[in-house]
Amino acid sequence: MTTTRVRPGSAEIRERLLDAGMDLFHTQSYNGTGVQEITSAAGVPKGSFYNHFDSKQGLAIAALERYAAQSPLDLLMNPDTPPLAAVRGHFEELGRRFAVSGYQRGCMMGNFANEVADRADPVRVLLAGLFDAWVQVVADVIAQAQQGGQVASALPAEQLAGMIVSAWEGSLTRARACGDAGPVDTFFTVVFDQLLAGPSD
Amino acid sequence: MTTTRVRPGSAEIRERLLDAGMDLFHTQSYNGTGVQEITSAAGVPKGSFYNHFDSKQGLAIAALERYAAQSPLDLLMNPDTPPLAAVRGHFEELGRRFAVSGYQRGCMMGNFANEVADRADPVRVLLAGLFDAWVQVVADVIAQAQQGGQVASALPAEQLAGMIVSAWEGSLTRARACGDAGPVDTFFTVVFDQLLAGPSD
Amino acid sequence: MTTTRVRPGSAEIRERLLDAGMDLFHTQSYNGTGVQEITSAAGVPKGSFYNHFDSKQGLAIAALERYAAQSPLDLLMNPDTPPLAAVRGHFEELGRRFAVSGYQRGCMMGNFANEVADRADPVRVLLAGLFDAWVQVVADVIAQAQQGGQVASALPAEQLAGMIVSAWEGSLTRARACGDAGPVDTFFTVVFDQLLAGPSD
Amino acid sequence: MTTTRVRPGSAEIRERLLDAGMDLFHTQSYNGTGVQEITSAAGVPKGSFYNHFDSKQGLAIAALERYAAQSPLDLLMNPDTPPLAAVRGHFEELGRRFAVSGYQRGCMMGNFANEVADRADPVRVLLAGLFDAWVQVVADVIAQAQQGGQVASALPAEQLAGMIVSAWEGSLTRARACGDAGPVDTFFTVVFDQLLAGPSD
DNA sequence: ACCTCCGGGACCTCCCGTTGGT
DNA sequence: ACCAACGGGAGGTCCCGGAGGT
Repeated sequence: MTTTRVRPGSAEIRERLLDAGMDLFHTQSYNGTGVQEITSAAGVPKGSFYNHFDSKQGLAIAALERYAAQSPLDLLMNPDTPPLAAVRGHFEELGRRFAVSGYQRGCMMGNFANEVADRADPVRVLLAGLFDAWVQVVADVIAQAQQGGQVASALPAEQLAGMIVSAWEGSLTRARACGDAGPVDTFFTVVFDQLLAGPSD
Repeated sequence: MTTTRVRPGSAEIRERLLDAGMDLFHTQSYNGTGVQEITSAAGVPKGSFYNHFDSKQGLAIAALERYAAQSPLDLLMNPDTPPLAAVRGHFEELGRRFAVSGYQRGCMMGNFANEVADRADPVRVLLAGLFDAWVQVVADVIAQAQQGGQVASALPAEQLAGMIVSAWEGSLTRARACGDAGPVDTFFTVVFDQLLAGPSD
Repeated sequence: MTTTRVRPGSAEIRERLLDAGMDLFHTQSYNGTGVQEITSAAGVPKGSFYNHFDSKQGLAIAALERYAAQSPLDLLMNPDTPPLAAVRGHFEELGRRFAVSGYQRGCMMGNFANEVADRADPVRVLLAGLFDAWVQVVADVIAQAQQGGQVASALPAEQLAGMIVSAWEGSLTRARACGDAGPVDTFFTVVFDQLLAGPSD
Repeated sequence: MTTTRVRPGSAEIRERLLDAGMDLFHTQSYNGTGVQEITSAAGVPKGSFYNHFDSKQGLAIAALERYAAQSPLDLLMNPDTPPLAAVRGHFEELGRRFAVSGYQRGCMMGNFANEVADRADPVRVLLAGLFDAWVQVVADVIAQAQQGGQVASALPAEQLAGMIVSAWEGSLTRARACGDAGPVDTFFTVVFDQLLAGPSD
């Protein structure tokens, strides 16, 4: 039986570049990572980069889109999970992903947000949309929890969600700076023991 | 007789370089800013840079130290201000500083935290200390408020402070991405209406 | 039943490439124009280029041949036109073609002559022949005028023709540099009021 | 005694780059010559190029300026030479310079004029001025000859001068294409036996 | 015949840190 | 102390021609 493996080039090289780019942008930074570094991490000749992406920025956008697509939003929207458990599950899953690298990486979206100076940059536009969408999904689940009477706070769900997403971003930033899980642990404690605490707490 | 006017070089040039560096690292990013760009923004011959700083990283450390020194911690530690008002005043002053640029800048500490890959990097070490110190000061003031019975939450003050600082960082990141004050407004609402709400609320 | 419509590829694609190449080589330059630029101007997949031409140089040769073939030599050789009128008509028609672009283009032959360094280059060989042929045709018509007694000058027709063609090339070069028709106007005045002036002038 | 030779760098490297650039732009073309090629012809490290010129275009401008400055205009303006002899001397000197390379080079000004597409390009602006100035000087000398009664033609000196400069440009272009002196010889014959012929010819 | 993808090499430009004469 | 000049190396991008499956 012959293998069904496609021609080595084609989509596979693009994939390797995307993987390498995500890894490097994530660990280092956008401006701190060169195209050459990406191609050599991907084991791809440098000249091939532009067969697959328009530019380094094009790779950044693809990386960001994939990053967002890989976010465990399914845990958040699963109808079989109680709303608060869904929120906790979502962030715990995220937390696990960052823990494995010893908090050497921050959130890729946060990384990019802090590196792109030009307001009209396509990356910035994309980021704004990704953040909004994320907050919105979190807000929906929190609203369910509020309707179910599981959350004491009467603040609008959008605000609670916005605060939580911001705090998550900042926790990762701080965890990265100090190299330990402290800020992330604090995030969970404060969010679930106070912000989203139930009526009888 | 010697004139008392300082030699134009010496300390003044260093100062101009530091100002320019702070501005550019802040607005753009560390990796996205070149030494040349800094010297020419400072109106200083490019070759002079290394008379005043060991390296670009040396400037980064100096910029970060000054940034932290300029933080309105005095508003936080003023014994004449009630503790909750002090916390609010501190962050409102920070907020004003970012608002003037239309949220084109993030917190410089957050910027650096996301750009420095190497765990042993002196910048990273410095950052960890700066964040810890900040959280500690905020925690002290919150502890006072708790002792004064102005805060309902029984969570340790360190945790509340950590959450607040994280949330502040993340709010700026998100505000930068979307270009408006929304996330920062949310920060204030949630922090003061819920996290640090008084017993009768 | 087979459709009579030509396959979109084949000769038509070659034609589009040739058109685009002529336009770009003409307006920009040979070395300043990339194969990619040509294919994308032609609306043809980039990889298809080499199905139709051996190399960029191959296209250059084809473009030059077509350029020469499109020269209004018919105006020059028309037996129904008096010789001097034929010469004037020929250059006036050329002048019109350059005027429409505001003298943004030079003579393609001149362009190539100035860009090809290697003496043995096929393009150079082709150019020498094209220039010679052109001069020869002009010389023939001038010789007729001389035989008809319409030209006072006793200089050999080949020399007058060579001078005229040279002057034409140089006029276009200068018109391009200064962006107006001045040098071309001067060409007509001097050529027809002096070089090819009649006996009684 | 110690040599007065300056530090090897400084102006000397700039000079070597300028020489190499003039040679290569002249022989090949602007677009066909790379910065790398220039630095390696000059025996200068590649990274040093931008210490001496803002850009490749900056070198082009410097090269053009020097080229124009090296033109034997002194032969044209020498008050001790009869005007027609001065014109002849000027172009003969130019002719000698091109003959030594076997007409492998065209006039550098003509080269650039045919390669620069953008009308607002600083190179184009410079070229227009250089051509105008050259024509003007030639016209002045021809006017003197006309006043001295040495030229039969009553055409304005500016027109004769423009025609001559154009014809010179074109002659070099054609000489380059065919690799021999024919077009240049023709130039001299026609210009001095007819265009600038004396009254009794 | 077609054309997607390939890829070594070169494009122009700028990087950051250093050297060495003033 | 100053700073013009230095320079190896890399920045992101594009070059031209070819390989090879459809």
